[in-house]
Amino acid sequence: MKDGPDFTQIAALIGDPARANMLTALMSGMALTATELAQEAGITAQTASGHLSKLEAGGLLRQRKQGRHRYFSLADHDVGLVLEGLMGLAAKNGFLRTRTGPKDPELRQARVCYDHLAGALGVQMLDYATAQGFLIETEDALDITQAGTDFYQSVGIDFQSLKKSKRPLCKSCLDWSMRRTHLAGGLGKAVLDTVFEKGWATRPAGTRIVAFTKSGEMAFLRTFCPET
Amino acid sequence: MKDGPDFTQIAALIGDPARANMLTALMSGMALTATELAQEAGITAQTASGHLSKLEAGGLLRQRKQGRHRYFSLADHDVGLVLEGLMGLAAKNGFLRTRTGPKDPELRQARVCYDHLAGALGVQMLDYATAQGFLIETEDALDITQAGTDFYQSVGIDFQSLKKSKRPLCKSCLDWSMRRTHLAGGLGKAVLDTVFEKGWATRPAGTRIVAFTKSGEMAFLRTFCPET
DNA sequence: AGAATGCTTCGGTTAGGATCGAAGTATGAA
DNA sequence: TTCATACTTCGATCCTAACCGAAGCATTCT
Repeated sequence: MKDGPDFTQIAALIGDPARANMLTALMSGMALTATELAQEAGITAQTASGHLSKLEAGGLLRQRKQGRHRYFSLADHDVGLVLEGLMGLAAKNGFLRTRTGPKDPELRQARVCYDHLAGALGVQMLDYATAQGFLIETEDALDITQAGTDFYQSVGIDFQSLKKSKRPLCKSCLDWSMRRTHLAGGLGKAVLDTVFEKGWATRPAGTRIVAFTKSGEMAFLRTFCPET
Repeated sequence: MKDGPDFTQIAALIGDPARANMLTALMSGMALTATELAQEAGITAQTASGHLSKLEAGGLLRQRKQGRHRYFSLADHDVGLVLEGLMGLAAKNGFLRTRTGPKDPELRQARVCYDHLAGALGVQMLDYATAQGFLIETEDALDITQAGTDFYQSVGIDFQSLKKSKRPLCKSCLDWSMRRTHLAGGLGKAVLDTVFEKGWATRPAGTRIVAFTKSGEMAFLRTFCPET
């Protein structure tokens, strides 16, 4: 390993296109598997494996084994902040910033994040749940209380099948556009499934938008954030 | 040029040891010549020249021609902030942070920055001067007013010889430890010269400390910040 | 003017590391 | 068990970019 100021090595990690693509993908806050990240970066799994080891050794990523998958996510919020800072510098110097297309507002409002609901509605739901004491957010975990279990069961979530899966029930997921967390994990997926089953929203092909109908959004809020 | 997220290129610029050494040297806020930066990075002038072009093209550095010298400094405060962020990440992950020796407090109080006074006393002096309307700080320049000229002449600064030099009379210099600016340029040098001539301070060999005596510090403040 | 200094451009060398193919381990599914 | 999937390790290739020597401008000093 070359010597030099310590932060150089961090910057060098970010400075490789393949690794930067991975980090960008993870900025959404969702945990991704090694294979997914490889696709995201346009490289083979072997190469990705090497990159991911380096990123983890450099303290930029956290890894969680889950069955035969390895889920990666940004190590902490500070990593995201530094990446944002770099993006800010890049934006200043004539590099085109991520252009805000016309569908951006919809993406901000509600979108699919892996398999759960992100965007303003997702954040609002988690805010409500923590305020009510249904969920408790700690440093790097999200736990459900008895009251929470009762509540979600009462609105039709099937905890029996959720518990069979080895997937964590609750996980918090950092929402980049809002810099806030929303609900992920098995419960997060179950909620999004409900949204589609009830016909509250549709999913336009080719996008990550969750297009709520007017009445669907009302029903969603009445169900998952009743006292708001 | 490789493609990839725009910020990748910025990170790659920082991720080279030689360039990182240059940036580290510039974190002190002082403008350095290409040759000085080459020495700082331990490379030849030719190589340094190439690096500096890239850093400037990437928007990380600003360049100012001055006679046959080329002075480089960080492009703006945001660059410094991003570098600090990277250093913070590095520090978290077991990399040793810049050790704070016992002489650190003295360095913070008053030190030589190239040829002028930096540290708390330097910052305080510029604060006073701008508050009194002696100096006017703009985006990337520092101008002296008539009142300022009168004031500094009244305390014994010789403007005749200063004007003969082609060196800019006033320059603001970013102070890293304080994230504030202090006075550089010909006037800044003249002030520091005065400090040593009057015997207000000595300069311990091998360090950048400006060691004021108790009475010297009083005299300095009485002279350059009389109403504080 | 000539000499010296500061910096840049050009050309050729070299080393680091990103990449992939092939083969090896681990976990889950049938 | 056998097969499939997810990921890692090993080995070899190849390409980028850092680097320096030499030579060429530009500025300043004498």
